[in-house]
Amino acid sequence: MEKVFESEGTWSDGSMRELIHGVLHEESPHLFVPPEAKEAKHVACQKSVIDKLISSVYSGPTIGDIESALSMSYQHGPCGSQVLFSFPEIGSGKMKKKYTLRIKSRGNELNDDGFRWRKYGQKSIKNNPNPRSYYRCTDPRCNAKKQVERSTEDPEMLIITYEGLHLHYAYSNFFLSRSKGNSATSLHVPKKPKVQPKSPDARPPEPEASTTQQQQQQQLVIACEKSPQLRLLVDALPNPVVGEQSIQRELLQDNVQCPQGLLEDIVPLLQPRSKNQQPKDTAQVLWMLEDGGCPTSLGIGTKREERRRCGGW
DNA sequence: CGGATTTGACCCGCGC
DNA sequence: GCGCGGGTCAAATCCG
Repeated sequence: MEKVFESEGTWSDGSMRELIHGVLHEESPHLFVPPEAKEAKHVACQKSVIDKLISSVYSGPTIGDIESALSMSYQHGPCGSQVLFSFPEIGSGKMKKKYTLRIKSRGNELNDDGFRWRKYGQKSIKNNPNPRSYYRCTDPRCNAKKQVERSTEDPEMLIITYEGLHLHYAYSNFFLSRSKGNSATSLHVPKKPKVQPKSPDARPPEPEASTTQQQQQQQLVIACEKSPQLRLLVDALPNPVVGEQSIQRELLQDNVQCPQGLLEDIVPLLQPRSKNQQPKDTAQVLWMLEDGGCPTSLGIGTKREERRRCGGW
């Protein structure tokens, strides 16, 4: 099944404006594939189109915005990886920008952008008969919000305004067998396999990951259980199945080999500053590592919301 | 029963 | 300071 859509994305300050037409495929609900890319033979062409589309539906700043707001480097040392963060003053400026998408969908609502949202309010807006709905990312660590309203001119047109940044990946990025529909905050800890009752029509077992890969994932799960901060980082990382240079794998190795190493060292940087030092919108965690340069998810937390969140860090 | 949604009340920023 | 409009809260309600 396909849903035809067109979207127009705009930063609140007008710094970017794109008009995109495409088709949403049910098989890959988080990936928008325009008709031309569907037919394209050239991967590069397809990738650029997809990148463009992803950037158009991505609920956050562009990589340029991120880079300008976040000074970060990723280095390799004898003891493993180093991730250096610095925290700019985020309370004012770019990180507060909103991104507005205008999506015309011939299907029903095109609300699946790869993240899970919880509606927390609805308000009728002046000069608009259609109410505006307010959504917040279901991830308690995440500060991403969005507003959805129907256009006054075209009832089929959805105006979606994204604000804030995700502190995690979209649910289309699974890691460690994250189950579909489950909270992306939870690492899936593999349980002991059930003894399957033999039946004539029993399917052959699913292909398993290599032993090394399984061991690494197990180790990472254990390490994540010991260190919530590591888990947070891992959660925020891209899918590890990107090759031997997987950052997650490197993090894993580093953490295993150097349990008191840098990941633990950077944790204080990721914790909120003291109340006196904290600007209104202090970044709690900013993370941007993506294979291929696609923007990924960042998070911002306000003091108020920080108070509301359970336990915090 | 727990999580999601609804909805009226409240808060806050902004313009006058 | 006041009123208006947008955004958020939280209790009630719904729903699987």
